[in-house]
Amino acid sequence: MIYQLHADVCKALAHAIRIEIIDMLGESELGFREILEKTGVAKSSLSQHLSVMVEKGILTQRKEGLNSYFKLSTPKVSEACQLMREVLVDRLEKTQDLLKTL
Amino acid sequence: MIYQLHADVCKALAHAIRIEIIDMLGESELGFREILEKTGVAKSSLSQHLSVMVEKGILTQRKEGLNSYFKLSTPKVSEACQLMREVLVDRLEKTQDLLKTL
DNA sequence: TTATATGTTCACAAATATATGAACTTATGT
DNA sequence: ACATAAGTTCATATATTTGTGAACATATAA
Repeated sequence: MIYQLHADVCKALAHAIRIEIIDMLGESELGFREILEKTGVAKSSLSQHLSVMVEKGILTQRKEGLNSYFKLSTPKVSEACQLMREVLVDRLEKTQDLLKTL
Repeated sequence: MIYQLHADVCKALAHAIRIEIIDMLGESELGFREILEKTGVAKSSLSQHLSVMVEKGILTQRKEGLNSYFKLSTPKVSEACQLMREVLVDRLEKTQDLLKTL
């Protein structure tokens, strides 16, 4: 079912660490080691997060010798993330405004 | 932390029924009853799904007498969903292409 | 060959999210 | 006041996701 597949893509974004990774990838490709250091999570945990995103088509993976490199599969991923961030900011601003009226 | 809040917005989209609801809302506002009939889920379940989306700023809710009406809080929600759908379609097309080469 | 470094996979415990039905609140009609 | 209809909330059973460390596979170096 299309809604389930669509939701699965959303799920692949729905974790703080994965959002952080998408943010740090931006335009560039990064190696596993570099992402590992920047995020500070356990390597097995990172490997699992990355593999979820690869499976769902968020990232593409390239292996070179012992090393793995990751990048966004398309700039649409960044764009979608940016829009969701704006939805968040709009909401935070609204509650901020509400507080001011008190 | 911003990544957690951002992820929470994504989580609010990360369910097949909620994607379906966002799709059916589009431009228009719909009543609880109408969404209930179109989705066919249990009313308590629907109420909970809707409230998650309202809490995270995806939807806005308007109450009128006994009835509740919902709409997207901003067109950005649709746009983000559309982008994620495109990420999905791109991936499906790629596996499709891969199959053709066999 | 042996050792080492890099990621991945696995098993499993803990944390979260989801579905369900009953109870509840509130507005409206009689 | 009483009954009814519309949603919401609650408790809880189930399912899914996540984090952890150990085991594993593989490429490179000594």
